[in-house]
Amino acid sequence: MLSPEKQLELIRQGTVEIIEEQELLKKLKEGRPLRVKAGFDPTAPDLHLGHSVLLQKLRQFQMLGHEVLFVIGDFTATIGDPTGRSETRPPLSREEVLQNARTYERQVFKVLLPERTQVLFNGEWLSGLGTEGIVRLAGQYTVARMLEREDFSKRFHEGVPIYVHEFLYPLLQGYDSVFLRADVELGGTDQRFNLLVGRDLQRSYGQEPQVCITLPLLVGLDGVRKMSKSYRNYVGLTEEPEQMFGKIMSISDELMWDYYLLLTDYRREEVESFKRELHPMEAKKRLAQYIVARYHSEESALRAREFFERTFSQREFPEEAPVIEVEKGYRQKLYELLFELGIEPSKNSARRLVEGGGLKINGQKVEDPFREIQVEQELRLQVGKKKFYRLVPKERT
RNA sequence: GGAGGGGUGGCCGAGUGGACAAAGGCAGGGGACUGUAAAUCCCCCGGGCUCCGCCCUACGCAGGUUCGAAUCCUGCCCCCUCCA
Repeated sequence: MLSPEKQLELIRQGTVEIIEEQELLKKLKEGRPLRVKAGFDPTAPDLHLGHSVLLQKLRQFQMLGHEVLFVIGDFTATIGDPTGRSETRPPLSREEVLQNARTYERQVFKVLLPERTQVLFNGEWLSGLGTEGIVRLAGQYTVARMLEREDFSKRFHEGVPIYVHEFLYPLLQGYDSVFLRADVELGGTDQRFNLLVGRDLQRSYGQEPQVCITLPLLVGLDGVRKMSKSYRNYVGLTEEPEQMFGKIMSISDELMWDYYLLLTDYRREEVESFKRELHPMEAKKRLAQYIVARYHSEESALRAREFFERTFSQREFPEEAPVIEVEKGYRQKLYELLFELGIEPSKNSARRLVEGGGLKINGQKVEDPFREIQVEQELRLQVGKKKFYRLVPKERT
């Protein structure tokens, strides 16, 4: 095990804030595996690179010999964290939560070490709390302190309603820390308040307060908003290598450096040198390859890169394009064909696509949607910039 | 309990009797440019019809008034604000 000072140095990298660093050092000096907690809402079943920032930090703790408590907020999800989003989320059903949780587990272990991870559902202890328990819990915190939370105070002053149950969310999440006797809790910067409530509650329950560590939020592919499924600006951890690679290549050069810092283990100085010495495109390819390798394998990362270079840099038709079999001699107007084969969602959109010049057949742009096409031999379709299909005729039997 | 404001396309948001499949913005798709970058520019963006035109479905829900309604009336549902 590394020395506590050395560990602290590593942990500090890439964090926004550690509350309190001295306490963390003290805990590290005890020389035991620390209980590091992080909570996940089981609302969105797909984990993406945004979540991975947190997962990586957790993994780092594991590598340093500590234990991760991965808390799935099945109970708290039924309340819905009021953070940020102004809308109240619809409560999830029991089955949805469990199913999401299962997909979580699958994805999480692409990063975390299973032998040092406990996956826990907070419904296990929270649902047994009872009215009495909740009242007692609520008695540990004051309204004034709740209003310290930016989101609450803002709404309070603007006259936007705050529902009483919203106060319960931070309390219950904080109670998780009490119940689990967490030493450290990690979360995005948007979780700061909730983490701190956990810290305070532990104190009122006579425990040593947890250290709270906040991590930066990853900006999504659009370069503006935080990465989130609902903004459709995310890269899912389970996406195909080629797709992952392509998505990362589409981010802006500027954003690329943030990704380097948040998603790779390169150190700041190394990233700075890439910035100076590498062509931005090369740097981006390296980043994409690195990330794909992490969630798939070195080989598939390399293949994804080669695919990208062939298809987009040299504009070759990818051999591995999906094959669509049609009966030999199949004859149809172009826009009908695109619709019938499920390539476009409606005939109108197929027509627009072709009229807009978005279709190539065997490398040739075809702009007349009414043109009839007969499939006698393989046709190679390029739809838009990124979609490729091979139409393969099948002999009638 | 009282007073008032509102529900419009994936989202935000105009529109208060015909010119409305509904301004504008965002998101999305396509094209040009390129490093499939980003930025920028152009086009498209409910569905269907060979489509410079026509048809269907749409402005919370259900009816009604009108030649004609997102717009007016009635009822219902939902949301919000303020006062008490």
